Amino acid sequence: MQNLFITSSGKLLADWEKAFAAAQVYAAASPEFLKAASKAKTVIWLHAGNPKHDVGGSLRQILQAVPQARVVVLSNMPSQQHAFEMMSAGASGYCHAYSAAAVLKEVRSVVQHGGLWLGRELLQQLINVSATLVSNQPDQVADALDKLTARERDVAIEAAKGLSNKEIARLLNITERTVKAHISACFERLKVKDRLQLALILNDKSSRQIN
Amino acid sequence: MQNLFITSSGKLLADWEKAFAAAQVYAAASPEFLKAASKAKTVIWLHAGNPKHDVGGSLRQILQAVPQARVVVLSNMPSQQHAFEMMSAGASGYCHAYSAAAVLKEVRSVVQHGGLWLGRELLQQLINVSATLVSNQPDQVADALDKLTARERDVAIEAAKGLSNKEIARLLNITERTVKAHISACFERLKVKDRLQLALILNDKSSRQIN
DNA sequence: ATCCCTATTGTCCTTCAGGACAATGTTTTT
DNA sequence: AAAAACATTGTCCTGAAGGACAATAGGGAT
Repeated sequence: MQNLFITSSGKLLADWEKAFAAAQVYAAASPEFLKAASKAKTVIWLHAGNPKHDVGGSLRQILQAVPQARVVVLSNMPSQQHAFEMMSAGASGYCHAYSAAAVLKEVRSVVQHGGLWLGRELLQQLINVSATLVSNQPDQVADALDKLTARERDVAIEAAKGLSNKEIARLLNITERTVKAHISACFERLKVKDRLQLALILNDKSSRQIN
Repeated sequence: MQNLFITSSGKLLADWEKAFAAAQVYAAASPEFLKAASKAKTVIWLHAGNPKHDVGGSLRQILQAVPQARVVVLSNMPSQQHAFEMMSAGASGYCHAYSAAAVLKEVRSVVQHGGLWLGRELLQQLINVSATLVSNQPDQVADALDKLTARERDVAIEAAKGLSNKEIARLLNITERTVKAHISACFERLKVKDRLQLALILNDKSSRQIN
């Protein structure tokens, strides 16, 4: 059971070293590295630090040489799109390069047992976005609105346009407190956490993903 | 550090007991259970065995009483949609009720440290679905992003996904104050009044108008 | 060398969002 | 008739958003 790091600097970050004191470091996926990588129960940590570095290329090279390799991509600037590119390409994990040692140990534990790892925030984003996508309803907006009472619908539509609670109260001739009550009810019914997500759903934008 | 199970049968499955020998079992989210659940570092295992059982209701009840509770849903018949419902509703984990003891220990380890857990197959499905969502940005979005500096773009994209300033600060390794500065700059450049309108633009939803 | 832009950060402040707990009255459903 | 759902509203509270005023430092353009 060993940990191999690939980072262009050839040096381990403090938390990497703290997590895996006996880890080996390589500057590239050299033949020497690939030989070491082919040993059983090896976790490979692939540093995506330099934006010009073709991490995807390195990942493919590693997986071609060692198909069952467990590769965790460590990104200096994690993004949802990059995470999916890496995971789709066969990485077993994706997390922040500056993750604490305890987190890295957790990641190692999960992936060496065959699991997949995404950081909490990326996973939460994925869950938030996908929760509305899994439904097979053709018209998501209509379906969402159907879940609301008439008054909730009125309030939700105005909120989705960007109006404040005060503005909606004036428009609908009710108090701000009533607006808040309906808004909160909409959050519960549509399973969204705030008015921004509500707005995205009702403007039919949650189906398109930002990278 | 304790493990509490809620299962209508009142009995632990073999692997549950094997994983957590000292676990306590409850047939429902009784006041007695809620008192035990409020202790620090408790992991709650909520069995979704009986299809008629309102697991979502139990989950909400638990989280209402103990907001920081770590709840893992154990489903006899896991499904993608149910997984997202549960995770969106605030569960920290979702896995098969018949998972091996070693897996359950892994789950416990991840969630008690604040992480989220989805089983490998569900996660893989999620990754597969989401990877297809990555697409070329519509022109309007590209135009808007072109008006921003690189850092503003980074911040704007995360804000448009619904992240809070604090979350963006953690993600990009900058302070919340810096995030606010970039956000405000984005508002000025794109001539929007708040992050909701920013989100609509960057999710390409402002082109479709609610009437 | 100087200026401008960008990035980052601090302190302080007001307003708003969202939620908790509570309540009354009307309409619809059982 | 009774129960449930819906609509409305109040008081109180915390946390977040957004902005004002201020500052330093690095890099690129002039």
